[in-house]
Amino acid sequence: MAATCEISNVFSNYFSTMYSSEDPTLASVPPAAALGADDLALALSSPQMPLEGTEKASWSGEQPQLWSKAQVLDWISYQVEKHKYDASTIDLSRCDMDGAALCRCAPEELRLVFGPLGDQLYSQLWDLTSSFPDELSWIMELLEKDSMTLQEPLGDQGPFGESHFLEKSQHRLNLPPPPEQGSPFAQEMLEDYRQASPFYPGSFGAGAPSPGSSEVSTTGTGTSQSSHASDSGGSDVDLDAPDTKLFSGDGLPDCKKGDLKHGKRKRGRPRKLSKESRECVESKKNKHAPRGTHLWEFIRDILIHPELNEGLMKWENRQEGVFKFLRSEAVAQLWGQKKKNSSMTYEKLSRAMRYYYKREILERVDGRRLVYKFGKNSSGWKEGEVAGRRN
DNA sequence: CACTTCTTTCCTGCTT
DNA sequence: TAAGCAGGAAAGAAGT
Repeated sequence: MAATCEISNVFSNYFSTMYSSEDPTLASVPPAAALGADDLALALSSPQMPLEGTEKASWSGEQPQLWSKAQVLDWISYQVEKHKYDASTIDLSRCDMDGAALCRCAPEELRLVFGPLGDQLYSQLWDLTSSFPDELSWIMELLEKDSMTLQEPLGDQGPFGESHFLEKSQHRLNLPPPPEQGSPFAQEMLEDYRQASPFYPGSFGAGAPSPGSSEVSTTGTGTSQSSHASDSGGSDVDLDAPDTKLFSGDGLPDCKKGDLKHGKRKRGRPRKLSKESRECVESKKNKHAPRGTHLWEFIRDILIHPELNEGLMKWENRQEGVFKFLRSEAVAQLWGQKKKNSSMTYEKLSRAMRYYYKREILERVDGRRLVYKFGKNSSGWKEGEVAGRRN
């Protein structure tokens, strides 16, 4: 049970932070043009000061790991200017890297390229990466690495005591943290999570759905928790509450189960929000939020961390990729949280799973309830592959 | 903007 | 009888 709560919290945290609001103004920043190596010197010699005034840098608001070369350059330029560093001492030929490459740099490497500025860069980079939630796999990997600390009693702080969470963030560069304290962004993430997660202690009252119970809210109940789980895409968590509340009156044009004036409801997915509402919401969000993991990847990621998913799913035959849902509704709820859909149920999730048969991502396992098998078009679940992914 | 992909939602009928 | 499965149909959301 404890382990089950933990995994739920882990996922909740991930899901909540993954979609945590980002500064919408960032989206308006024009993408940095692709720069060639020849442009490096120019860029460094005439750096912009992106954080002045209302202007935002091309790199701000994006995960450092996802920065393009140009964004990396922008960021370096900014740091050079900020620290009044003599750019002429920088080995420009070694600045030609994207965010992922930058993040892989050890402090020594940065020092080698940027001299004394390297430490500053490393520190700043760490702060930036700490502020962004990443993919499930990342969290899961970290959790696995830190499984010893995860197995500690939850205590009063919950599964992610703040310091613990921040410690995990520090691993993102596979490097030790800089001497300073944790990122303030991470603190915000934690706050978001606290307010948002139904699994976070205290977030919900006595009626909070326990991941250990099957008392999960579904479409039909219509009496979901504190937030109005208004629609298929309604915000189960409260991250978007200020937005959705704006439209709680008449902004939800479509019907749900209870809205059957003439007997049967129309087929298909109900409309989420009116166009106006959606535009209003989108104006507050990133225009192109990443699509994120697919359902089968989500399932796979739970499965490949057996020590963490205890109670949710289990392998029936790891070699053949056969697995079973142990607490189907809890998994569905987690999936729903990831998709910000409080009305997700196992029934719906399983429909999506069945579509994978056609694409051979899953294979049928006849005669066994809640049992599925990975197909030839799935990947990343075999022991060899998992080991590879972790190295 | 049309198209595609990946779901999401609902449904009917069947099986366990 | 309930829960789960199978798969059609239609639609939403986001990417191309």
